[in-house]
Amino acid sequence: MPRQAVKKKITLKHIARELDVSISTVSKALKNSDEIGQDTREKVQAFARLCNYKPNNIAISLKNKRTRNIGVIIPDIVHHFFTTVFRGIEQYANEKGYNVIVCVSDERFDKEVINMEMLANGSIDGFILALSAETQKRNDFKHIREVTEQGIPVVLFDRVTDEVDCDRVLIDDERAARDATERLIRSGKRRVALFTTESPLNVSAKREQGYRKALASNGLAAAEELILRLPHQFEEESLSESFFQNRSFDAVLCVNEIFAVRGMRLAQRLGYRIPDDISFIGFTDGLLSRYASPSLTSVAQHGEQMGAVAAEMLIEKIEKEYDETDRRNYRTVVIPSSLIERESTVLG
Amino acid sequence: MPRQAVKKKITLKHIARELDVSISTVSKALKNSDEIGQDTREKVQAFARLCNYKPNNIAISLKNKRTRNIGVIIPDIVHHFFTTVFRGIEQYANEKGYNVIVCVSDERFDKEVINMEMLANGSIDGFILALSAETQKRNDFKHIREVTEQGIPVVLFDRVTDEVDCDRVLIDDERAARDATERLIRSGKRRVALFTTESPLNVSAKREQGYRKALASNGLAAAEELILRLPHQFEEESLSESFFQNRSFDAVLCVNEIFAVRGMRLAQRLGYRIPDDISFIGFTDGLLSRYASPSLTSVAQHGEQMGAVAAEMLIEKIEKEYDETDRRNYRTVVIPSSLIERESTVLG
DNA sequence: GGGGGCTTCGAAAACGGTTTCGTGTTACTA
DNA sequence: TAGTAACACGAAACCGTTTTCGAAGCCCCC
Repeated sequence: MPRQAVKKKITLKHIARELDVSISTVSKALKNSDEIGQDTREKVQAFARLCNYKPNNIAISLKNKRTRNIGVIIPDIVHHFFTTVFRGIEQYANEKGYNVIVCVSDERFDKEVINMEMLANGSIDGFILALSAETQKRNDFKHIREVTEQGIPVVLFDRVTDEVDCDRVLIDDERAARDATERLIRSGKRRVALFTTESPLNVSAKREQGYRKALASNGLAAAEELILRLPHQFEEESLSESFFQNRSFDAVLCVNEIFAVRGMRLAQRLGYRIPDDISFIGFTDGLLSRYASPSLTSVAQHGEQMGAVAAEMLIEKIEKEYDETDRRNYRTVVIPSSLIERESTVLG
Repeated sequence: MPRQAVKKKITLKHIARELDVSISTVSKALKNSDEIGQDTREKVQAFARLCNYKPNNIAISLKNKRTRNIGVIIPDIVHHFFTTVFRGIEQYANEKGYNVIVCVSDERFDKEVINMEMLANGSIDGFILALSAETQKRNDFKHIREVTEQGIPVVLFDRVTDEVDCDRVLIDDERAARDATERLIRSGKRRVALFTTESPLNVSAKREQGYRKALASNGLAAAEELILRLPHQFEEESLSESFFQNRSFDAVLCVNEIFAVRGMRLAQRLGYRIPDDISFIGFTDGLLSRYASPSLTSVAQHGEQMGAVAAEMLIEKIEKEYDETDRRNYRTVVIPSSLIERESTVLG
C-alpha cells in the first residue's frame, strides 16, 4: 500500500537549488530587496508562491533574537476574570503579530518559577503575569527579578507587587470596595457585612480596607463579627445559617461573585428578601452575577481592557529594545472599575 | 547615573572561551558524555552552574526540529468548558515537558486558518483544536489537511469532523442528550421541550437527535413547537413569556447551562415551581449549574479529562515521529459524560 | 619500534534563515 | 583606452545548539 509521503517543509535552500541561484539571492528576492534584479525577483517570488513557501519561525527567532511570543502566567485558567484578561491580551497581541504562550501556576510558587525559567530561555520576548497566591504569601520575587535583569520586560497585572522593576496594571481595589460599600450605605443600609477570603491575598486585603474606610467615613463602626472569612472551596456549612441568624445586617459586600451568589441562596432559603432585607454586592462581574436570581450588583473589573493595556505596555517595551532609558521608565496603570447595578441592591 | 547593565544570557561559546576548551567539549561535558574526561566534565559543569547557564530553547528547537510546544486553538477562551479542557491539556503537557501556545479563533474561519498557518511554520510540534462555528458551517478543512500532510499531528476535540485524518476526542452528545431526556421522562415528565442554538453546530444537532430519539423510543411525539432555537447572546425577549404561556410542557432540555438558567429564572418569575411544574436539565456542568437557584441538573462533559486525553494522544503521536505506520493509526476516543443531579429535576 | 586500541578532545557541518561584504559584469565617462 | 560607477548576485559569517568524525596523545604488546 503506497502511503502518501509527507510533504516536507520547503526551505530557502530548496528554492535556491531548484532555481539555480544562491540562498542569499532567494532570501533577498523574497524581501523585495532592490539588490536583486527585477526578473530574478519575480521568478523567485512566483516559484515560492507556487510551492507555498513559508519561512521557518524558529530560524528567524534564532537569528533575530526575537520570538514574537509573549509568555502569560496566570494562577488559574478556569476563572472568569483571568480568561477575560487573557482575551484582551490575546487580541491585542495578535493584532501586533505576537503569539501567546500560557502557563498556569496553579497558585503555586514552584510552578510559577519553573514556568518562568522555561520560557525565559529564549521562548518569549516578555512576560505578563498575575502572581500566584503562594508567591504573594512568600513575598519572594527573585525569579521575576532574574528575568527583568536579563532584559526581559515584565508586566504584572491584578496580583502585583512593587518590589520588582516592571510595569503594572490593576484596578484600585480599595477604592472599588469603598465605592461599593458607600453605595450600600447611601441606599439606606447601616449594617454592612463583608464576605472575604480566609487567606488574605493582596487583593482581598485592599478590598477589606476600602470596606472599612467607607464605614468609617460614614460614621459607622466596623463590627468584626460581621466579617466572615471563608475558604476558597467552602462547604455549605462554613457559610452557615447561624451566621445569618445570630447577627443582624442588612447588606453584604463580597470579594467575589461566588461568595455573593451562595450567600444570596442561603439568605433566600432562610426567608430574607433580596434586596430589601439584605442587599448584596460582589466583585468580578461574570456569568454568575448576570444570571443569578436575583441578578447580582457587581464590581466590573474590565479584564479585557486590562489585558489589552498590559499587552500594549509589554509590546511597547519589547519593541523599544534599544532605547535603554526608555525601557526603564516603568508605569503603573489603574483601570477604573465600575459598579454594574442589578437586582441585588435597591436603588440609591 | 550608572544604569545597571543587563546580564546577557551566557552561551556555550562564553563558557568555552572562559575555560579554554572547545564549544563541542562544553556541550558534551554538560550532557555528561563519556567522551569527555572526568575532570574536564566536572570543571565545565561547575562553571556552568556557577554562571547559571541554561541552554537556549530556540537553538535547540532549530537543531532538533522539535519545539516541545503544543498549539491549542479554541473558539473562545471566556468559556467554562474550553478552559476546563485547556486545563487538562496544560497539566498533562507540562508533566511531559511541553508548553502550550493558545490561539483563539473567535468562532471565525479566517482566524482559525491564520493562527494555524502561523504556528505551523515551526512554532509547534502538534495541534489540539476545537473547530470554530464558522468552520463547521463552511465544512472547509483544507487548512487542517495541509497541516497533517506536512506530518504535523492534530487532535480534534468536541467540535470535530471526520473529514480529516487525525485523532479525535469527544463525548457522545447524542447519547448524553438521549439519557438526559429519558431521565426526565422516567421521572414522570411527558412533554419535554428543547432549548437549542439557532445556528446548528454539530454538537447541538447531535443533542437534538438524542432528544428526538429519546422521545421516539418512549412513544412520545416530538412536538416542533416545543423546540426553541435561540441566538447565542439572546435578548430577554427572545425567550419570551409567551413561549411559556402558549405551550404546555413539564420539562426542558437545554444545550447549555446559560439557556437553562435563564429559562429557570423566567419560569420562576412566571410562577412555575421547579422542578415540580417544570424540570430543567442543561449541558456543561459549570459554575452556573452549581450555584443557580435551584441548582441545575447538568450533563458533565469532563473537559479536564478530555483535555488530558487529547494531550496524551497528541504527544504520543509527536514522539512516535519515526514510526510512520503507527502515526497513521488514528483513534477516536469517546469520553463518557455523566449526569450531575441537582435540584432542578425531581428524583426518578 | 611499529601497529593497534583507548581516551580525550576539537573542527566542522548542520538546522534555516539574515546580512555584510566582496566580486564579476556591464556601461558610461574622461 | 582606461577608470569607475551601477547593477546583480554569491560567499560566508552569524544566531546557539548538537553531533559526527577525525586526530592527537598515550599505553601496551608482540
